[in-house]
Amino acid sequence: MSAPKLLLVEDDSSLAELLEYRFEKEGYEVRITADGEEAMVMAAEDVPDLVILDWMIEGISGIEVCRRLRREKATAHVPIIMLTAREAEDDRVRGLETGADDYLTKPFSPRELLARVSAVLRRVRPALAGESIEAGDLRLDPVAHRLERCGQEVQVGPTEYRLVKFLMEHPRRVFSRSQLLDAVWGTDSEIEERTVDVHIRRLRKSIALENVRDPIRTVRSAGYALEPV
Amino acid sequence: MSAPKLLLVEDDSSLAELLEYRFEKEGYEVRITADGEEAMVMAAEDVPDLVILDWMIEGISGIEVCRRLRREKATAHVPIIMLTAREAEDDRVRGLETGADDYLTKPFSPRELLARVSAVLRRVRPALAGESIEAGDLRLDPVAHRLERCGQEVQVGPTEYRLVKFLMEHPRRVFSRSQLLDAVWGTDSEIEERTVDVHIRRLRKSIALENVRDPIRTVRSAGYALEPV
DNA sequence: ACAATACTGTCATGAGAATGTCATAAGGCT
DNA sequence: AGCCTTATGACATTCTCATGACAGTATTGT
Repeated sequence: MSAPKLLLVEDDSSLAELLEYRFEKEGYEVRITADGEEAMVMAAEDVPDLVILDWMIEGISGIEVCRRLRREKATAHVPIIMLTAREAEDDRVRGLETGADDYLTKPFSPRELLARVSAVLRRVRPALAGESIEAGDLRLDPVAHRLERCGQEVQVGPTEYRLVKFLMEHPRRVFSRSQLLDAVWGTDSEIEERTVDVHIRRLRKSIALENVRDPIRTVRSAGYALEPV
Repeated sequence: MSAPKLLLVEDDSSLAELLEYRFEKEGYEVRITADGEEAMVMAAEDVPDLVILDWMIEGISGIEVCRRLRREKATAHVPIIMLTAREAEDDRVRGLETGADDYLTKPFSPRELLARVSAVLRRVRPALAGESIEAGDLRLDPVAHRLERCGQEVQVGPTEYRLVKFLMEHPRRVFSRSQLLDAVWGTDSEIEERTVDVHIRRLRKSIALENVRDPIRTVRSAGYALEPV
């Protein structure tokens, strides 16, 4: 199971290094920047699984980064944990209202941050924490690399596996073909958008059962979504 | 739009009443109990959208309630926010590790709790947290790409979808056909203005229901507007 | 190392849905 | 009434998606 990707936006370099060390030890993949603008670029290039964002950073402010991340379609749903030196409740509330998912006041212990990161990830992407995910009558066990439909194991190819995993992690949401290419094939893939159709079909075929309706919804001129029953 | 259902487990009755008042004012549906066992029963009877759980309550402890909620299939994925008087980091970490989604230390302001509740719900049930657009008995969920009338899903084509979305984003305002062409078809479209009429008709037909009046108002020699009921 | 097998990406084709336009009917307004 | 605007049904065209085939590439097992 691929390591959860964190993006740490923090301009206190000693803190950043400490956190990098701790998180990498826990099996996370960490990228660091001290600059807000650069953070946006990095997030766009390779969408992280979670962003840890210092309120006070160089360039654009943390809260502005938060807002912009929310505005971009690709990063709109990436969870964000804000860090701040301020105690003021107003700031906390404002951070949450801007779209942060959680909030930690400095000084904090790395252990608490780790716990919060893992709590947020568990909620948002259970598969990253090794938990199996369910969507309707589908169940995916990331550790065993197995997919079940109605309790029965189903064989799918590697690409179909990644595809169904991604869709199951975001049930009901419609993804365009290019979003799916980014998420499943990687940001720099130069693959025909139509190829997505083919893999969707292969996936449908693999998980098809008699008298059970197809859980994959085609949204004309928009993309595909997984609809748990 | 169904109100998000909260279950508040808190044995300080004055705090409970205060929170009930604030949450109901915000449009939540709140149920309250001071007892852990009873909380389990209430949660099983009618699964809430979110649980606010005091660490120190009568009967079984908060953390035990948390664990049991996680164990029951029906409530395993209901987000939980824990409240506690303790400052100790150990407790915070333990709470998160037990499966709480968030954690607040007393004393806290109701406003911050509101913000956190809404942050958690936003992630879990986007349609509940204002990510969907509502206009009268119409509701549009842009993430799932769905349109509902009176709670019932309605099928519309891509153009009608964009059209109704635009109208719902600006309720009551009258738009000329050329404004609608710009907004829905794009600035450089070279399409007959009369075509708008046809799509308005198709939209009306799609969202029509027995005994419910048409929410689209024709403004003679001016254009169309959406009139929420 | 080699062969058998599985997987991938692309394309051509056909079915079906959505779109834009028009002709005509219906409805308002002066 | 007479003029003007909108509603409606039909229709040809254009788009979009589903599907099967295929050649090239990985992967697997021996």
